[in-house]
Amino acid sequence: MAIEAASPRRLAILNQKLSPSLPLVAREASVLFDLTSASRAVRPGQEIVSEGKRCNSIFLITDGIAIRYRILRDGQRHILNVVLPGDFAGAVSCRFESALYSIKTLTQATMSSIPLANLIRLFDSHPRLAIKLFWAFSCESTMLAEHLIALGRRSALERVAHFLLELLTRLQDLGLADQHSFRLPLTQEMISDALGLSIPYVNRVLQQLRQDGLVTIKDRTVTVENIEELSALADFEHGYLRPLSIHELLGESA
Amino acid sequence: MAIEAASPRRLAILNQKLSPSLPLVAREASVLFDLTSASRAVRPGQEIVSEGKRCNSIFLITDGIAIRYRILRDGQRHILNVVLPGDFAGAVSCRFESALYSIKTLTQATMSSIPLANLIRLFDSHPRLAIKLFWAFSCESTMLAEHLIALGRRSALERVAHFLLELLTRLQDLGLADQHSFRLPLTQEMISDALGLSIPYVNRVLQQLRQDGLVTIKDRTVTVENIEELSALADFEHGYLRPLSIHELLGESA
DNA sequence: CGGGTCCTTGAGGGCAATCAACAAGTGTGG
DNA sequence: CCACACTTGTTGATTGCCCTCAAGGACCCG
Repeated sequence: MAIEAASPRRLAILNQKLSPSLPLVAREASVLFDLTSASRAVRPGQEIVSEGKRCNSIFLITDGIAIRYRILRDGQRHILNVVLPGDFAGAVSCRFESALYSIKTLTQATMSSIPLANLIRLFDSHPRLAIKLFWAFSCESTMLAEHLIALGRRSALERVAHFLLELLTRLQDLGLADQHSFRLPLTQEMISDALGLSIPYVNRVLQQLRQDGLVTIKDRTVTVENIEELSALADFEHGYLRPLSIHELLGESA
Repeated sequence: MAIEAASPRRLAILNQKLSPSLPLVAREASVLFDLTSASRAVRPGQEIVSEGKRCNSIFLITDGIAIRYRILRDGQRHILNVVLPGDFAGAVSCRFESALYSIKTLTQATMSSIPLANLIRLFDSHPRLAIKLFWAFSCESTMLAEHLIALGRRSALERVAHFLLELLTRLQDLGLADQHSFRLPLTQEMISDALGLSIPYVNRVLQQLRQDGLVTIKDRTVTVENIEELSALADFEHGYLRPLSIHELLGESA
């Protein structure tokens, strides 16, 4: 299968992801695609990276949704984050003897793998592009930190509200959600595994959010009826999802 | 104050930090130091980065301990991580309009600031060094992820055990702890703020760990009496703190 | 000695887990 | 077409982990 060097679809996703901070030059995008082996389609529910196995590549997801998680010794699952189109998955896993976490698709997905060696070579050949990737990774770190604060210091109600608002905002930034709603195969079990809650309690929290006219989930579609009020409830600020562009960053010193 | 380009102390710390994955060539180290403004001493309890304020530099801590945290609207504090010598602090904060988190020293500390513009320039001038920094940052991301799992799915007892073991291991890797103990101004309030627990409960958990002959904290010194048993209790694997070296990573493909 | 920080202890309560069913929807094969 | 298994959602009763509130003790330092 030939590499579709810079198909409109894939370029669009990448730019939507990176552009808030750093618009890709067209040539850079094609360089990035040259790094990848051919993209492949993946069925829903398939494991891309498996905890405990060696992993030599990172994966660029251009379409579809995945989760990154760990199964604990007692069988419990903890979901670290939701992987959306434009995200690089497995960057951390490939640094270790064996992958620390597993990654699994939730939907039909398209992804290309970037061998680690190619990624490293990129730093030599295209340093400006490397900066952009560097920044994209650090954004994931911020989301983990916010997630951490939610689990450490917020109630179940606040956590669920925060989680849904973060998903809504991220999907909106990708052009994959409209003003108030998004469509995802989001089970209550997933929410509970991401937020450290039990399934029955997530169910009750969602009922309360529905009763209060804040959120409804129906047919795999999450609708945030009242973003203002829900954000206030969750203490949600979308700032952490919107880093400055490189020009703004250097504006004062360059 | 002149820049002490590559004093033995600072070079040693940096190498100890980066070397597990990527030993610094001597010239690279001096390049890194050239990026920094003069190092300065900081008193205990001083805020290096303040949430809500603009931040144009990242900080390399060469001596001393700090914490990165957020104060929530209700006054609660959540500690995201403990910053040890060799860590780069504030890398995430400087990407945003205003810093998302605060960083404060716990002890007397020495740190140099690296203006963001210099860091970015580094990608052009010394790509190999940029890779090493990139890797160092991704390691922090892993620690956040493990922290997240602990808060999401583990009991108070397991969390405290895990937290102390992580600190012990990190300090050992820096040569700042001996086989079973380390010295830190670690209050029970800090532990509670890092793990999402209340102070009284942390107190009770520590008592139980002491009664079980696993951990004692006395005079700011934490002693892990039985590492094996404590690790089993916490389900602690130090693997996530020990990434592969670049040679091991490329061994199969280069 | 007074004030501050930190540690400790007790009583009581609430948030969320656990356990156990059952309902509802979905896909499969007989 | 229906029986069946399976997943997902829902509800109730009970339990418990951990919080909150409150007070007191230990220690350090000005």
